[in-house]
Amino acid sequence: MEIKDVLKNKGLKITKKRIGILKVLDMVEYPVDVLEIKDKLNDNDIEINLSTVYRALEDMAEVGIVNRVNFSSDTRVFYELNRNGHHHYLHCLKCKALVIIDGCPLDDYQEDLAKKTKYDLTGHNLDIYGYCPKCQDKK
Amino acid sequence: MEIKDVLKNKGLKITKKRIGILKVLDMVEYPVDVLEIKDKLNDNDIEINLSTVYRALEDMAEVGIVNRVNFSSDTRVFYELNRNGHHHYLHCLKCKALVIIDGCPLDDYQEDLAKKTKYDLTGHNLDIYGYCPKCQDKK
DNA sequence: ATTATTAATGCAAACTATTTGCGTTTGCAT
DNA sequence: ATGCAAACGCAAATAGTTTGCATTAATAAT
Repeated sequence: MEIKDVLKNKGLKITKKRIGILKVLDMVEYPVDVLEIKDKLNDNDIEINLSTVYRALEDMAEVGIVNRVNFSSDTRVFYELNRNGHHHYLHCLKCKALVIIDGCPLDDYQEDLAKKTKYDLTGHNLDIYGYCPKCQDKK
Repeated sequence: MEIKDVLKNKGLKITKKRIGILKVLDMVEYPVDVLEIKDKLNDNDIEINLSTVYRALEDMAEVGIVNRVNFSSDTRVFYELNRNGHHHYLHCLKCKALVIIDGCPLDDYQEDLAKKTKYDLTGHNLDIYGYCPKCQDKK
């Protein structure tokens, strides 16, 4: 089973809760917030405490199994599985619909910037927002 | 006095507190968080309640006098004066130093994306992070 | 397989940033 | 000068997240 290997390779213990969290993230294709993960696990009869979800995600983010995702219009932290291939999202300010933008427009730019500024740039966060076709009228 | 005109033009009442907030934002060249604004006003003998700062900034952001700025590594909301010319920041994860990046690498990109996706894109939030030259060793 | 060690978890409480309701004050049009 | 709506202060509420500590479970060593 490969989910277990991912954890083991990173030196994290294999627990039902962590496997559950990773399965949730694997099933949905969009970034999920902490409470939603807990609820989805509860729905599948896996009891888990909120702080456990927080801690597990933080630990797994630290070793690169999952990614934190921020949206400027939302104070919550979201997580997604770190599938290879970095990308960003487009989100609708009204209905919250998300669209994955494939390919990152900033890869080369960030490299140039690192050279120019002498910064060691480790990443960036981009989120583009507006109104989806359906919500454009009813603003 | 032009600060007053800015408020008046947007239909907001001219108050000492709002003028004070705008002066603080005008003096510093980087985005400031709400508590820091309150403290800076207090230092200048302007007593102001935190919730007033929150409300004033929200109101002024709504009419475009100031901009909200988010950094993915910080849960607080920051504000900056809306000087014309949109830009982004580079920030150091260790010492929190900020560098303004002039020119936005996404202007054309966002427009293309809007056409492709039929979204009405109203803006984006970009923040690039890493370690400044001084902090690179002592990670 | 059993045991010892250490990480993971649950629970309650703390914390940080922000928002809200409401009574009072102030700016500004008349 | 007066009246009305907007702005403000204060206290309490809320949302999201973090922490301390006792208990439980996973893994390594025996």
